[in-house]
Amino acid sequence: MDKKAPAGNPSRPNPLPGCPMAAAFAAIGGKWKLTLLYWLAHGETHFAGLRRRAAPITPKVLAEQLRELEADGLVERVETGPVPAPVVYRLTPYGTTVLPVVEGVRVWGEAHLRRTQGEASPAVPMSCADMIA
Amino acid sequence: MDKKAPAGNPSRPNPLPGCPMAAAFAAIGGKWKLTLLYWLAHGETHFAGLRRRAAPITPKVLAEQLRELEADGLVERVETGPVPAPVVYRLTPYGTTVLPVVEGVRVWGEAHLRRTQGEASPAVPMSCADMIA
DNA sequence: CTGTATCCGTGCCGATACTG
DNA sequence: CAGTATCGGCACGGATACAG
Repeated sequence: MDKKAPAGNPSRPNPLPGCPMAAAFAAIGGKWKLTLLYWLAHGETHFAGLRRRAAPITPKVLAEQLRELEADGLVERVETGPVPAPVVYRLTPYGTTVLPVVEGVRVWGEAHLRRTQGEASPAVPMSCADMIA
Repeated sequence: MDKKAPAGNPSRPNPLPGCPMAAAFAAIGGKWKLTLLYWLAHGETHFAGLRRRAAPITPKVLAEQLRELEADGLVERVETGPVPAPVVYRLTPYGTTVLPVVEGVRVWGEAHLRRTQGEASPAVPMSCADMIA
């Protein structure tokens, strides 16, 4: 029974074995993963915290994505309390290595946003803000 | 405004309006888009060239992704000949702005590959190689 | 050579409800 | 609070064949 998978049990299989792009995509290509990593870069949070930040994500999908990120060694799940179990999610040291990528995507996305929508975008309309650790 | 930037006809709608991540993902989040941009960074190619490079992509999907990249102003389609129509695809100036992101993803993907598979990956097994312009 | 048409499988994601 | 269960849908991506 697979309990934890430190970098030997990738959540998603690489469709193109040996291709760096595909490998990266398998790890951080989920719809919400970059956003989750982005918010986790701000500091550890718990489940509900991520739920609030990460827009209209549903608990099921959030749990899935978190478990995949965990399986890829990017995110660490820490149980801080015994009973009410305020679990805390945080980036692993390895997880911090993706932050430049996350930031790169975010910055480019911002520029792209301004390009496509011009000035039509207010500041932080939904949930994603700017800044990064 | 912009001389030839479509930039008003995004191929994929942004599911989270105003979110840079989502915007970026809508533009370059396609399964093959990063790979295509990567190869296009090596120089202009034609349809068949991309087909060969981009692994087992099917013509339909290739055409789709290319049209989306074109709609987002990242890729330019140039017809070089009249009849046999050797069309050439190339990055637009704006398209080159994503190259850092592409490279970042690729580099991280390589590291991730080595992390997950150790030394089990031969050199360029399928189609993706290394290097970039 | 450069695509398009048609059909289809399934992976990804979502809503709601329920449990420790 | 932190998740899991179940169900479903739809879009994304794919295969094959055909056309300009």
